[in-house]
Amino acid sequence: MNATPRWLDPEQKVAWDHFIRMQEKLVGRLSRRVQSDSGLSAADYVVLAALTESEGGRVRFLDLTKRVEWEKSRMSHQVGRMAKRGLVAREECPEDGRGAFVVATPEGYRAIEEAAPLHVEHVRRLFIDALTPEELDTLGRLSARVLAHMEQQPD
Amino acid sequence: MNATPRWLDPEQKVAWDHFIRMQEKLVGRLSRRVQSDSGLSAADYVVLAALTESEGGRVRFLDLTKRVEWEKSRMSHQVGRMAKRGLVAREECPEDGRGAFVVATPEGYRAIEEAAPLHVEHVRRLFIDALTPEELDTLGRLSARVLAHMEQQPD
DNA sequence: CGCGAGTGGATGACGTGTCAACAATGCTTG
DNA sequence: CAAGCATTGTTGACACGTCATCCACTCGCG
Repeated sequence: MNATPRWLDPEQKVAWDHFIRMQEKLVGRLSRRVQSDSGLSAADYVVLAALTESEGGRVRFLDLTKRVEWEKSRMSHQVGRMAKRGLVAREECPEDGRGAFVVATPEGYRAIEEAAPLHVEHVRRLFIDALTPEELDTLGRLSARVLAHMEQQPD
Repeated sequence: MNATPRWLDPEQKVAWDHFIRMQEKLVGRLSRRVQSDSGLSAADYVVLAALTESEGGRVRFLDLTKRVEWEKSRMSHQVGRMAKRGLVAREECPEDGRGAFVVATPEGYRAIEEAAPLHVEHVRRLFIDALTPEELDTLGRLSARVLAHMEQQPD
């Protein structure tokens, strides 16, 4: 169909494998942890964190999706489920008839205030503590580089 | 409930944020890409890759789960879905009445042989090309370090 | 031999993510 | 003011992952 593919050379493949496996295991463990510690899913945690970091725990729906870089449909489903459990509520927006606010309820605040310290502990234990401060800094900087690269790449 | 939490200091938080956002965006883009390029999900891809790298495209079920580090239930569901689409087949195991083999069908081979070069291209384009070879090597090495650290950590 | 423990794997329920389509409102222009 | 077009958000269908549970089979031991 097209030119012969350029496979990764061995060093590249090793680096890619390590990165992918690390990332998967880390994220997997963290989300199972936050779930069993607090009953919040990783998604719940992200949404509540974004809400409670904002004035009044109240954010316009689309702003929320941008803040966490989610698609609106994903957010809509998530907010729906969280509303059903009483963690957040939807409110109408006076100045735009289509619009909506999402608000963290007292339940929501309670839940994330309980979950956050545990979450930080696990991040520390599984990730931060694995590296020296310089290594951590390096990893952060390389991540930022990849991020920037992706942003100016189609797709 | 317990001692005051030790939050991440600013450098740590920045590094963590960059890493998490990068990883999420990268994995998200890659899996949407492989999906739209080839009709295979990321999960399909992983399973087919593991199968077709093995003698005869045939692997014992539990071996397969170990090779890709998945839980058996996840694999069972995945194999079920893939079997329904004709990408793999289940075969009984003569020497263990409980056992099962998973086999890549010709369809399965066709699918991954079509998908693989495109997948590699995207990995290259989004990730490898963002870094110099030394940086890539560093990132790989740091990932391996975190991985090793997690493995000797509870949970 | 028979019985209980462990192993290999499947299943159902449920929360999650994506895609495509839709509804409702706002905006802009003739 | 009316006709479109863009924006804001929801919905339904479906694939995916996890947890708990279950079943069939094997193996070891009395």
